[in-house]
Formats: sequence, C-alpha cells, structure tokens
Amino acid sequence: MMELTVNRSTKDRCPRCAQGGILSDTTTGENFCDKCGFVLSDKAAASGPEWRSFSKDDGTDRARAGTPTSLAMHDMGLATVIGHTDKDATGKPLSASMRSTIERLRTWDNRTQVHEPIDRNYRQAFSELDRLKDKLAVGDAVIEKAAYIYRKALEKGLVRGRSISALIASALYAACRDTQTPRTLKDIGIASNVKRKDITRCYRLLLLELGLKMPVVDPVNCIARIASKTGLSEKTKRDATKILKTAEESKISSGKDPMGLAAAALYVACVANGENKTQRDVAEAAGVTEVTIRNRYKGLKVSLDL
DNA sequence: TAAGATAAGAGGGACAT
DNA sequence: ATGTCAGTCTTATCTTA
Repeated sequence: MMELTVNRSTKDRCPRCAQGGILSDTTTGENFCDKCGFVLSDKAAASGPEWRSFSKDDGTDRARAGTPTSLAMHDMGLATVIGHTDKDATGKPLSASMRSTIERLRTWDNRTQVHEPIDRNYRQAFSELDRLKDKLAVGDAVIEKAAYIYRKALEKGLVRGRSISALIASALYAACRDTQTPRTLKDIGIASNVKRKDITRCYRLLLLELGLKMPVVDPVNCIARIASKTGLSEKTKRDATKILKTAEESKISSGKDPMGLAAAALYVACVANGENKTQRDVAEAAGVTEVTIRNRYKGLKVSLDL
C-alpha cells in the first residue's frame, strides 16, 4: 500500500505548471506536483541558518542557533573558529600585542582546518554530495548515510587510485539502497557524471570492504516514483501494487530488475484502467527499455492468467 | 504510430579448472 | 587467478496491426 500524505499545510503551487498542489511521498521523501508530476528538490525546506554564524563585521548576533552536527560536513559542523571581533570575553578591546597574537592564531586555525589533505578530501567529496542531493532530490537521512559510508571508506584507504566523485556516487547509491530510496544506478550516474560501470565497481568494493549488507529493493517502492513521473492515477498505482504482490508470490520476480518489474506492473494497470500511456512513456519514466517491459509483461501475464 | 519479435553485445555471478 | 556458462538487460532493426 502506498501512503501518500497530502501536504496541504503549505499552499505551494507547482513551479512548473502552476496548477497542481505539492504532495509529498512518504516512501521516497520526494515532493512532487499532483498535476504534472514535477519533482521538487527539498533544498528549500532543509536549508537552515548558515553553519558558521560568525560574521566579519560584528559579533552581536548571538541569537543564531546553528545547524545540528552533520556527518556530511568535513568537520561534522563542530569546528571551533576564532572570531573576528578582537574583543576579550568581557567585551573590552584587545591590546595591540594580543591582537597580533590572535591574528596569528587565527591564521593557523584556518590553515589546520582547511588545508589538511583529509579535510580537503572531505570538503571536495561533500560539496559533490551536496550537489547530488539537489539533483536527485533525496532526503537528509540518505545524505548522512552516504557521508558515513564515505568516511568509512576513506578510513580504510579505499580512495587511493579512485576518483572522489566515483566513490561518493557509489556511497550515495549504497545509502539509497540501504534506506529503500529508489534511485537507480543510472540516475546517480547521470547526476554525478560518472559512468555507470565505475559506480558499480566502487559500489561492490564498498560492500566487500565495509561488509555492508543491503536489502533487496522492493519493486513496490519504485511504483510511486514512476507513477509520479508519468502522472498516473492513484487507482492505477494501487492496481499495480496488487499485481506486483501476486507476481512476487508466484516467484517470477526474483533476480529481475525491480524497476523493470514495477514498470511492467504499472503498464498492465494502465491498460486495465484505460489510461493512455504507451510502453515508451512508462519505460522512459522507469529508466528501462521497452523491451524489458515487454519481457516482464510476458512473465506477469503468466502469473495472472491473462 | 504503437507494439511485438529477433539478434548481437555487455557486464557480472556461479562454478570449475 | 582465469575461463566458461547461463541468465539478464540494452540497443538496434525489422515486422505487424
């Protein structure tokens, strides 16, 4: 059963078609338009105050709370920095000699924070991760997970000889798998500009070296994603879910690409409900080919006695 | 124009050597 | 470690309704 919570509290209109309201899908964490299926990035909702609130000109805005600590920051958001106020704890100006001392400390404080190779690596990786987050519209939990995996990988020295972008992309893919967030290798490949082959190689390496255990992705989770991309009705979605359930029971689903399976089920449900979607439409939304849909379709027909 | 069929090719898992 | 095999998916092309 696909839960769909309607997010009526925000009166947001879809930025693309300006007609639909914004719904959020609790299984994938995606926000999308109920009319045209446009998927929004969750950037706006997640952006908090700046993570370092020390401003250059004055030190009076103590009201800022800052963000919680995050693994997806090179120093986990915990860095202590020396402020720029040149005042002591009681607010009195510093003496000239003390000021130059502090100035020198500040310089070194900066250098140790930014210029250590490990930190540089993290910075680069996590800025890449942030980019991917926007492109793929995944939730914060997935990003945290990906960052965690990446840190583990770096500790084990797995980055040597591999590109950071490939590593971070596969860490993100692993995080998606782990959190049951349906994103395909293809999605991540496109977003990260890393070849699918490289991602899979790194991904397997991560599983091997870190001893990760990944749950098999449930095709049911894929349905919501494809359906929202193609703008299908709730009923079709429910029917497709039912079809998948029976297909699983007749064990034709094992070893098959879950996206292809979900796409085929949706296609069957489309035909049954008289929704005018071609195989191509569904295939494109699912990121598989029409041939794959046809093949799964054949298997589905057997299990449903059509 | 959509749907079905067929063939060639790639990549990876299982298994044996 | 390396090679082979069965099975899956993709791409491309042709046919059918």
